[in-house]
Amino acid sequence: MATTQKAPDDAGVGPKPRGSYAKSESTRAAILDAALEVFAQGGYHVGSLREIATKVGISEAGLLHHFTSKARLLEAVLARRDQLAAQFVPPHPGDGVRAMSGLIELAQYNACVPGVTELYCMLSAEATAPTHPAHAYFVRRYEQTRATLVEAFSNLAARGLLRENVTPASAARSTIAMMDGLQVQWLLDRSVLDMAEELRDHLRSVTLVEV
Amino acid sequence: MATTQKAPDDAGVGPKPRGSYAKSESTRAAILDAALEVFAQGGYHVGSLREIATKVGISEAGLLHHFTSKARLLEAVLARRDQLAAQFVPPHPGDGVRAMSGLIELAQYNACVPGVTELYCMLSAEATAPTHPAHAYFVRRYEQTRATLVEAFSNLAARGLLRENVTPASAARSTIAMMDGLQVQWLLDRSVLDMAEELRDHLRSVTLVEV
DNA sequence: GTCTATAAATTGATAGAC
DNA sequence: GTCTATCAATTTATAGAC
Repeated sequence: MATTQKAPDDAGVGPKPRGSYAKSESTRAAILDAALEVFAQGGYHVGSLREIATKVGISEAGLLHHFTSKARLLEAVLARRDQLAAQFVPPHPGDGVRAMSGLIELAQYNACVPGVTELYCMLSAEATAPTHPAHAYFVRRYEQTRATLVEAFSNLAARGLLRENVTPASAARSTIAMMDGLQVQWLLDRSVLDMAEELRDHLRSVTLVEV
Repeated sequence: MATTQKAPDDAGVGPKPRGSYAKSESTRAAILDAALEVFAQGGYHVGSLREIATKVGISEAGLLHHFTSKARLLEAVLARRDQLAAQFVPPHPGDGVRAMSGLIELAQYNACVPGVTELYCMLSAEATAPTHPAHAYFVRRYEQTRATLVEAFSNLAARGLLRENVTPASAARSTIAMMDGLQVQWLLDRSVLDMAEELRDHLRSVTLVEV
């Protein structure tokens, strides 16, 4: 966050950003916020640029000045959120136990931001279609997530903390599936289950870690 | 299937259906087939009546003669598939072990009809939005499915076939979540996992049944 | 950087002839 | 039951003024 404006050919010593840069950056941020909110309810195809622009308080043309197309806007929304997710479970978790805690914290966080959770749940289903603008992104993202979790569970395996008949690969697949599936049920009826609690149960059935 | 035409005020003795009825019925079936296919790729909102009508070989107006609106058409598609799903796991499974086998068979069947699987995966995510025409349907459907599985797992519990720290309710929730989540990963990359095999693993980690 | 105006396409649905 | 013709609304995106 903060002032992340990029001053070209300026080694970061410029004390005051040129007005236009600062304005542009804050507008972009506002657009991303609104886009996330709009895409989250109804999905990518239903959410319209008009709705997003209105929410920000600018025109559609004004919006498209910052993001050249709707698909690009979606990409930006997704990329921005990935940054945040990595704070819970880093791409290369050295400590498997710590990674388990991170997963639970992520589930707890997701329950606090239903909008983001809805966005991802809906988009990962939409993006199942090969023609969807975010298809490649989600295929890659799931590969990466699986790789990250395989690393975490491998660490546990090396410490004898994986239950028998459970491999790092199978644990990674099933854990991701569980998180995704819990979201659907939770989004349809939030009183029916506690995502973090349910994930904890799953991790206990797969590992010997006290989560 | 077969000739299910309803003959009003006719106690079912009419041996031959009036031509118009038979035609209407077969057209409806063709529309439902096409609709499932179209909705399956891209979801409900992206699929258009035009595309469905073209696939059937009739005009949009002709299509809307049979289903008065797009939302009604979707309802019909969903209702028709539920009939089929009940053949794998009946609403009131007396035998819990048999229900487990039914679940695995259902997963195997799903892998054989990717179109239907895509449809449900995408729609259950879309329908998360309260404004979606199928929202109420999916809320109800998940309630019913959970109730059915609670019955099945309760039967297992009574026979001492549930692992410790597993309740019928928690097993029902986690099993549904696992099936849903596996579908997402499988649809994004079908070589990455075997849904039935993965489900089998899960059921083994929850019950003592040889599945 | 933001606007107005507009293009160009697609959508779900209706009216009325046959 | 099916068609043609048409409507009214929305959509993303562009052009060009300020």
